[in-house]
Parts: sequence; C-alpha cells; structure tokens
Amino acid sequence: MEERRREILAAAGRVFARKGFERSTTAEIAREAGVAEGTIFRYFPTKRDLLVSVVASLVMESLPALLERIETGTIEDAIKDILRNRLDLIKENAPLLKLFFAEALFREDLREKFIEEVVLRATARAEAFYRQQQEQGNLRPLNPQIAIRCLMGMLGIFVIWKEFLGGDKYVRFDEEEVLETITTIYLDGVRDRGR
Amino acid sequence: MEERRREILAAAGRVFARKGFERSTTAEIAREAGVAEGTIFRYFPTKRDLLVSVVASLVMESLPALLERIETGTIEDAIKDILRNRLDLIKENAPLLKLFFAEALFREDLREKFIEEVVLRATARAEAFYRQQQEQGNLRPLNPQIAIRCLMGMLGIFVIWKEFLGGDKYVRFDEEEVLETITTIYLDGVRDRGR
DNA sequence: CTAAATTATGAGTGAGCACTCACTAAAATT
DNA sequence: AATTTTAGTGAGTGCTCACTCATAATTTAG
Repeated sequence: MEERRREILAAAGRVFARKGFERSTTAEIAREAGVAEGTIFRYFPTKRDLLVSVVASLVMESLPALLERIETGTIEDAIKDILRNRLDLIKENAPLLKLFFAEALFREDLREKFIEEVVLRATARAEAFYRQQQEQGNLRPLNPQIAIRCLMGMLGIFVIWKEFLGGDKYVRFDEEEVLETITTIYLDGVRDRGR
Repeated sequence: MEERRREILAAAGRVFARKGFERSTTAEIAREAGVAEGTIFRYFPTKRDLLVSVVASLVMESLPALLERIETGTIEDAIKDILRNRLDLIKENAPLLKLFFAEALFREDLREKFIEEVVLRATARAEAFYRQQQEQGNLRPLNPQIAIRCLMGMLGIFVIWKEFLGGDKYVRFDEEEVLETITTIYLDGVRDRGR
C-alpha cells in the first residue's frame, strides 16, 4: 500500500533529523513507523535509498513554494516579504534541511542533486529579480550572483544559528528585528552618513 | 613519544576531513599514520577522543589568530582586511572546519564547546569593534550582535559554497570581487541613490 | 468458504568495525 | 650483560546493524 510507504518515509525523516543518517538504525525507524524492520525493505531496497527518497520528497514538495511569490511594491517590502516567506518555509523543514545539509557535506551525489535542483534554480530566480530591479535603476550595478548570495548569507547565518546549532540557548534574536536589520543593511549599509 | 601522538592526530584529521567521522575507520587512520591499529589506542582511549582532540588542537591553534589583528585606517580597509585574514585562516583549516561543522550539527557536546570557545568569543570581539566604531559616529546605531552576524553570514556563505560544498564546479567567484562587493554592500547597501 | 496472491513479520545472518590483549622490539636502568 | 620498563603490534573478539528469508497474517479472487 502507498500509505505505508509514506508512513515509513515520514518516520525515517523524523529519525534521521533527530540523529543524523549514520546514527539512525533501521530498527528505530521501524519502531517509529510502527512496522517490522523487514517491512522497510519491501518498500526501500537500502537504507541509503530511504535517505534519498526522504530528501527527494522534501525537495519536490518545497521547491515550488521556494520559487514563487516575488512580490511587488517597494523594494523594502519585496525583500522583507521574500525573507519572511523563505524563513517560514525553512523553519517548517528545518530538521530535514539540517540532515540534508549535514549529509551533503560528505556525499557528492546528494550534494549534486541538491545544488542542481534547489540552489541553482533558486539563485537563478533571485538573480533575475535583482537584474530586473537593476534595470529599473533601483539597485546598484553589482554582480547579481554575488549580491544575491550576500542576502542569502545574511539570512542563512541566522537560520543556521537558530535552527541548526540551537544557538537560542546562547543568544536569542527577535525575528522582526533581524529581518528589519538585514533589510536595512542590505539596502543602505551600515555606514553612518550623518543624519 | 609525543611525536607519535601528533602524527596520529594529523592522520586522523586528514581521514576525518576526507570521509567524515562515522565513515572513517580506525584501521584507515592507522594506515594513514603508518602505525598499527592498536597503537592508536595507546594514545587515545576511543575514536571519539580522537575527534575531540583533533578539534581541540584546531581550536587552540587557530583561535588566537582569529581574535587578533583588528586593523586601523578607514573602515573599508579595516573590514576588507578582517575579511581577508579570516578567509585565509578559514581556507587553511577548511577540511577540519567542515568536519567539525558536520559533527556539531548532531552532537550537543561538540557544539557547545565550539560555540562557547570560538563563536561567542569571536563575535564578542567583533561586536566590540562595531560598538567602538558606532561611538565614533562611523557606523549606524544598529544592534551590533545582528550587524556583525550579517557580515559573517555574507562571508560565510561564500566559504560554505566553495570550501564545504565544492560549488566552484557550478559557479566560480573571483575572490577579490567578492570581498569588494561584500564590503560595498555592507557599508553602503545595494540601493541605487542615483549618482 | 477456500485457494491463491499479496503484504507483513522478526529471528537470524554475515560483514564491518572499535577496541583488547598476549606478545615482541626497543630503550632505559642496573 | 642482564633485567626491567616502555612502546608498538596485529590477530582476535564481541557487538552493532543493515539486510534476508522462511513463515504468518491479511487481502483478493473464484
């Protein structure tokens, strides 16, 4: 049944997200899914396939949302809106993204899949947005590939800090203030030009 | 002999950096170090201790360099100089940092050590720099904790892209242009105010 | 209701691997 | 030169864990 497949996939996702791939055992995944260990292997030939399927389903479900919704309005609003949307999306899938990220660091094949199907497509979309705004004279003529990554990096570090490293225990940030500050810095920089 | 200890540590670092912790075997580390497998355990009680020691030695050796050298001169130069120095330092230790990062994602104890001994100290130093410049009226009155992390994030994403994910295969960036653009954006933003 | 087909089970298997230990080689001490 | 101490070895051990397979339960077909 297709239902079982999804249950197993979901359980695997939870366990992987909790412990990472290597430290997760198929026994625990089976327990979490409420099936026998053997059942897993009726649906997925190897543990590795389980990982790839988990990741694939995440990508397939989240990517469309990641690529849509470029708002109009002032650039401030557009950027803040983009950041907010992406942040929500990331937060929803944080455990799995973390898993994926961790695995991608040492697994060429997973990494390629991720970079090609998510990163490159998302950045291309964002770069197009930058170029478009550039032509309208709203943004400075910087290299869009670099400029876009800078914005992603600013957002990314707070995601990594909070969602991946549990940094809240050490320093907790107010989300609105962060988004506000990122937008401010990205658009106008930190230099004080006098009032 | 103390020499052996360092050889084993170095070999372990190389193997861990290549494969990640779980996928590295003590047999391979022994081969890489040119010693018998049993010898490893005369110096390090467990494989885990090996990891912790590798990480500790990295931290101990790199941290001082990470914290010194806040230059004077214009803010542009100071920031560019800081970015350049940190980038060199990171690039030198990239494989081990990657390993550490990957492990930290799923290991509370390692993570705590890293955050407390490296991240918090480094950010505190940088925040102090920001505050100082703020008081001199050079930088806008933004939350220094956030502002500093934004700069780190901008730099960080390029490091992750190139050193951790091997993104050069897809998009390669000119280092100088990246540093230049980061500095520009960080100081003055991307908004076009007309010439 | 029975037979066949499908799906689920979990004890069992074998491979991999961290770690041990009985032994050897070398160095230090007498 | 003899003896003790220290350093190094690698085959062996026991445990973990992904994966198998003979059997059982459930569903479907006749």
